[in-house]
Amino acid sequence: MKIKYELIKKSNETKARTGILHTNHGSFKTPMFMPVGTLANVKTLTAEELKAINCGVILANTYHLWLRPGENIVALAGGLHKFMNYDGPILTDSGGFQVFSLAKKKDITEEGVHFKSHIDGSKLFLTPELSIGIQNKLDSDIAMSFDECPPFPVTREYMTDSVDRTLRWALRGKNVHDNHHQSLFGIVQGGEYADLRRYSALKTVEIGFDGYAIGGTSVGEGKDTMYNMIDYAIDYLPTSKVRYLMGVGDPIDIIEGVIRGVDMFDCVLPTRLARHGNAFTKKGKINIRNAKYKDDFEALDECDCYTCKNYSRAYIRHLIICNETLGGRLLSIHNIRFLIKMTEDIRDAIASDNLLAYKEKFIKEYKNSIV
RNA sequence: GGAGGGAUAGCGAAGUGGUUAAACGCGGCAGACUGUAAAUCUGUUCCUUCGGGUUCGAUGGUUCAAAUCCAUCUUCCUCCA
Repeated sequence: MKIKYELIKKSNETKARTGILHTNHGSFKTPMFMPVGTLANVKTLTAEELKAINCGVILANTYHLWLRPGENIVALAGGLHKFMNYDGPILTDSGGFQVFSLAKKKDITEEGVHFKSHIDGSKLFLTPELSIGIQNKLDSDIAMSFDECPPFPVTREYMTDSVDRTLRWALRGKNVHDNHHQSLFGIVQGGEYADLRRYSALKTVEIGFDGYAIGGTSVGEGKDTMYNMIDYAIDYLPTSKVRYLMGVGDPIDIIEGVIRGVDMFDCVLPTRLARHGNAFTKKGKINIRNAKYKDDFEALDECDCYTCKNYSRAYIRHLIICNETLGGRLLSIHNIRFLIKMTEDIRDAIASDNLLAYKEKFIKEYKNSIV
């Protein structure tokens, strides 16, 4: 069975909407935030802990799992869900972003991308067919098209070629996609160019996918530019399909994305910040390493997560300062829960047509407070 | 009692006449992080009214110039009695 997006309610004050995405591994409400679990694990967390956080779907990575342990091992295990002991929905990213982020020397051709392994420097060649083939074997619920994620900024000429190439790659991927219970998403590119975003959206929809992503975001373009990137494309995506903004996870960006009509987000931010000693709180992001938390025995935030119910700032600070793994774990649990809870509140706000008021209140508290 | 080796910024440790307010590491204090080559990276860490001031166990000396050379003292470590 392919996924099915069920639209529940459209906001009457913004482009936001609530919905439910039905998958073979359960349904989840949207808007939703997806924690990133690149190597078939959300760093430091177990499947049980992710469940307890109430996260609806997680993301894993094609490129990384291709290299280690290899898609055949995952297939032998019975697919990604069994391999990693996670029975909820899983989305796999195509590896397009890895070509952008870790290959300093890459050769992008019509056929695919030549680049070097980040592990041993060996020569690799990734194509749309290969990426989709790997994802078929990984057996995630949602596969992503293999796209080119250009850096920012890039000339209009380059972006024009890139958008067309990504479209051809999307079609090639769709043509070889062979997993009847895995869905496939197309990715809209086009950088900061309004007409190219529109074109990319229209053409991607023309090919036809089970859901649509907006990519090429969060590559250093700045917030306003990123919001524009959404605006330029979103109206050309069908309301009957789910929309996913790739790589975005700053709390305020999530609200701005939802207001613009986005249903799904993913980001390494909550887990990476956690391992680096930072916590999201309603009153802004805090760095738990700061000396002022030395004897602060309060919870991180007013929050229902395991961490906040059981541990103090002073204790977590101590763990982080001492480089104890538990510190990063506890902060990861909290940070993910913070974003998941945020999407729960956002859904409620959409349901009661209070999203703009929610946004105003959230931003006011988040930005203007000194914790 | 004798012989030898040390004493450098919060700690460890380079430096052995000028380019040294003094490498580097740790610790401390802050910052960054947006489809994870990130439990990583960056800045800062004697005082300052930012002009400068005071440092390398202590005191005295040699020199234009000393953490660096000399003398004495204090103190620590190792070995021999």
